[in-house]
Amino acid sequence: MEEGLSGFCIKGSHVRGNNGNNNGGSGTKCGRWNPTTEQVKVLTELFRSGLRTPSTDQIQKISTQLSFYGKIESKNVFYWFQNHKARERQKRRKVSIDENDFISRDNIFNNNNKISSSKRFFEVKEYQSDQRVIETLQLFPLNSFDENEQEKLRFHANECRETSSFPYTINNPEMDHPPLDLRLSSL
Amino acid sequence: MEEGLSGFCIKGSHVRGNNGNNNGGSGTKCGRWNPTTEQVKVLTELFRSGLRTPSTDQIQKISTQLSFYGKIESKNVFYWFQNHKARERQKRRKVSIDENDFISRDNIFNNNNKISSSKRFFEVKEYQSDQRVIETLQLFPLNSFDENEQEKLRFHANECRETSSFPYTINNPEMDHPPLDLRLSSL
DNA sequence: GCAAATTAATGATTTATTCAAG
DNA sequence: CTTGAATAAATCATTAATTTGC
Repeated sequence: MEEGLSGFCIKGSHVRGNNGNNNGGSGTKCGRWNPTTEQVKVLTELFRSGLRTPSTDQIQKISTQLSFYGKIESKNVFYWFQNHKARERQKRRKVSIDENDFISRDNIFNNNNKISSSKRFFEVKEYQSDQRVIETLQLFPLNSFDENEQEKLRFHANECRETSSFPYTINNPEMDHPPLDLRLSSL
Repeated sequence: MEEGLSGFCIKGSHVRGNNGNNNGGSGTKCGRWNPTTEQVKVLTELFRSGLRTPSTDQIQKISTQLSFYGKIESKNVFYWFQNHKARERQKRRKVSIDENDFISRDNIFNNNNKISSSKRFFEVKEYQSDQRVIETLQLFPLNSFDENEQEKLRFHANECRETSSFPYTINNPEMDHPPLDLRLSSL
């Protein structure tokens, strides 16, 4: 998919002139943006101040100002924030060994008692609210459910399947679904 | 706080149903549903497949099948979808509108901080040569172009040439410290 | 000390989502 | 149902660090 790269900068010419901290030495390698320490410093500061996804205008301004420290383009600013944001998140996930993603996703369970009208069928029997238990994280490999699990799932899905005729009952606005044949592997 | 090492289910009493499959193994938190990774995976997959508001029947089937992976009730499935749907939407909104907390602090923006950058300006992809079309997108959705396009925000445009319209050695020995004001409030 | 070789960072692209408008 | 907007995740690719043999 490199078609669009037609007019592309010829590689080579690694001038590495970028010692110290400025890049504008006029060496000008066209390879890719190489931020100066000042630029990085400012960008980092902005990020720390809360900026995450700067608007076009902001990018423009930032770029313009940072250009004082050396060559830079708006796209560089855009990419910098994208990457930085993503990598910070990634880093943080790493630290927590993650797997907490789904946990946090359901923390709000208590707050949502607004299911008032949605009482549907399952009477909320003693629903011990709160009692947030931050269990230590899983200890098994993160990707433990690649195929094995899917196999397993299929296996049991089959078992359960016959008991279900799955009548599309009312209240089914978006029933463009397979009969809940939870076998993802068959999708 | 948790750690009632001596099995402590506050209310419920059901012992962690999380059978051997996983989920912390010793979870035993009876407080609330703690989905196993397999459960989350399946639910997410269903969601991704388009399911948003499962019907009662669907919920039951899902619940039944997922119970293989651990304790789960229909209400959990119901809530999961409700929450997941809401949070996805919320996330989308958040990001779209801004996602940055700085707005709340300083909304000294010129005009719009909502545009969130429409086309993000550089999407420039030019296919040179014969049949290829030069798909140059707009560079700036908004007016403003005081300075000529020194930057122009062309994507791959920056030829390898010395694009440094900025030698850095600006004739201004005194200007060691450019008057940059990159505080968010000034963007 | 110095480059070639190797590794770690991180800039730049591509891909896959989600929601919502048409 | 289809398509557009707008990312975030995943990935690719190049540059800077560093290691290593002389």
